[in-house]
Amino acid sequence: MPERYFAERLGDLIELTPDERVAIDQLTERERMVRRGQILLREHDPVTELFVLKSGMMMSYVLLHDGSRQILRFLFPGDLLALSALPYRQSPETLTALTDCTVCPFERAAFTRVLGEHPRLATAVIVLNQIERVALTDRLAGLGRTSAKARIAALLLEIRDRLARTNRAIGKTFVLGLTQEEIGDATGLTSVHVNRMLRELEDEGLIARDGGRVTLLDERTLARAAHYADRTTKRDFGWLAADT
Amino acid sequence: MPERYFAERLGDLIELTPDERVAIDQLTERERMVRRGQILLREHDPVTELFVLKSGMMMSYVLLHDGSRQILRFLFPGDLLALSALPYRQSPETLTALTDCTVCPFERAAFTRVLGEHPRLATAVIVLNQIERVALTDRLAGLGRTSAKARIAALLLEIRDRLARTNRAIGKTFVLGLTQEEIGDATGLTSVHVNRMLRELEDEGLIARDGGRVTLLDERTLARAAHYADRTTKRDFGWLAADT
DNA sequence: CGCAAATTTGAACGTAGTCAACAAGTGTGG
DNA sequence: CCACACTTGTTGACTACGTTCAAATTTGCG
Repeated sequence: MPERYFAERLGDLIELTPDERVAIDQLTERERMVRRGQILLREHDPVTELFVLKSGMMMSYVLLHDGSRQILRFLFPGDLLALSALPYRQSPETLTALTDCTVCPFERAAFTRVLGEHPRLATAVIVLNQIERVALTDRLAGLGRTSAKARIAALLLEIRDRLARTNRAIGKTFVLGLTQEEIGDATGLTSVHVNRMLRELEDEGLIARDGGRVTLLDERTLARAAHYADRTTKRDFGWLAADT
Repeated sequence: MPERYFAERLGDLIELTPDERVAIDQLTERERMVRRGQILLREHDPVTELFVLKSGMMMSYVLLHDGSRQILRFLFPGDLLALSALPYRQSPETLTALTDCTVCPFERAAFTRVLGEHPRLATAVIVLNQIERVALTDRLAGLGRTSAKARIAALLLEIRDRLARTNRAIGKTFVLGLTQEEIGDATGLTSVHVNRMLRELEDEGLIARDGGRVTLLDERTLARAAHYADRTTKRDFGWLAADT
């Protein structure tokens, strides 16, 4: 029951009024299952629906002309899906389920109507967008300026941190839920090289692996290797709430 | 006078009412010069002010621990600056002027107040965020999955297109206004390799260079080499306005 | 004009990619 | 319940794209 989805995410930013709470609940009242491996939305498909991810893990990616894939983002409960479809006729990216998922679909017009009626929610969505934007620029800097090993270390830390946000049981050990090819498509590497780097991280005693389970043995060193910039502890929404 | 700044950018999305127009004008009534090379906002500095870029060209970048730099974005008239500072105590990125610039500074609380009073503007800002987000993910895919030459071709096309949006005089020839080191910091390459790739593009007859001026001789081939995904022609805001 | 910054080129090096073969899982149908 | 097919993971040998280091040349500016 403590799946932290959209309302809870917004609730991190501002204290929701009962009215706002109701509006969000109505918006997200419908539910839909998406099976592992299933595509929720395909690149270039027309979109008029948005979603909130309620449970499970998804990813978004684009395909380049030569068939190679770049994974843009991993998605976790509470994330808004397909927002980037707002300004475009066609989706710029594909959304796929990495595990069985539940999503809450709603019309984009319903979304903008709720934002129009509840301006504080609109501001909160803008703030959430910015958090996501910074996550994207951190990855951009990683791809542009760090080594293969650093990118993989960063990915391990990022996934663990995001899993831990919805599942307090997760500590140093977790199930990645990604193939090495997917890790490569996220980090701009080949699966072969991902394999070598994972092995090196293991040989150096920074991680342990067992099937799909990963254990972070030395987070300090791992974070340094990843050039990991911790953003979560430097957030500040107090000034937003004070605005009420 | 036809500097297309913030109000005009929003005006692309929705027909602004006189009220909305006044609110934006009041928000951006102050002006400030930023000289070429000057830093408007430094990474880790506390921020309470946002800006609209009114004239000139700026860039945002982050520095990694080893001193290397990743340029995240080039900024043109009408762009909102320092928005990413909304959720954080400290700026996650540095803003620098590439040419002499004018910016309109305002308090972030004033910004959220205007959005609260004019919900349609808030929605428009969300839509602008998404356009920027897609631009970022396109660059992410470029860094992760394309060759050095492709990234440079993409950068040339992108800068030209953005310059052309505020300056109708710009066609195939334009002043890049970037050093080769800056091109490298934007594309994740070294300045040495940037130089070689520019030379190759020139030898292949795709571009011509003369001092800081670049001419695109074969845009078709260049766009193909860049894996360039044209987003501008596929935008669709009609449904937004219809909502009024 | 003179100096510092930016560009250009060459040679050697190294990180990551490619190709290939094999092993280990994983799921499916007979 | 096992056999077979298919996906995923692992390792080695070779290749290549982009980096590093260095030095010469050009450009721009005070």
